[in-house]
Amino acid sequence: MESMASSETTIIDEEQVQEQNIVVAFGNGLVVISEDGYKWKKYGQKYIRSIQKNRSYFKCVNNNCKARKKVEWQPNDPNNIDIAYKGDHNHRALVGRLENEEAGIAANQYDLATQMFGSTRA
DNA sequence: AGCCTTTGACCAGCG
DNA sequence: TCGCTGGTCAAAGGC
Repeated sequence: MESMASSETTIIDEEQVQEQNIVVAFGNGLVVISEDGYKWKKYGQKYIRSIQKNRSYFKCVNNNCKARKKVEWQPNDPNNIDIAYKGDHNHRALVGRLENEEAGIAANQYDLATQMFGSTRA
């Protein structure tokens, strides 16, 4: 474990990134999930004791692309999510996915949210 | 039938 | 030198 702020590590807040936020109903509240148009593959999830948060690890599906994405949220407050992007994409985003399937994404995100927050395991 | 998520275990760095 | 924590991988299962 090291300091999260490394010279090569770029931690960007959700609001600072040009992305499309989709708000979906989740449980009793609302969840804002950032949809950047890229396709991510989840490769791990862990509970970080130092910050008492769950962290999901996502990786860009492209072989050339080493971009990574980390999503953190407190087990007690799934509504508040922190997203950290690390690295850059070597290719263009899947734009078609944003404009044509926006509604579909919202539905998907809702499902994803259910899965993400539903399977919180230490 | 294929894609994607899940989960446990392994590895590495630091104190 | 050992233990702890964080990060990553791979196999299996689910949708």
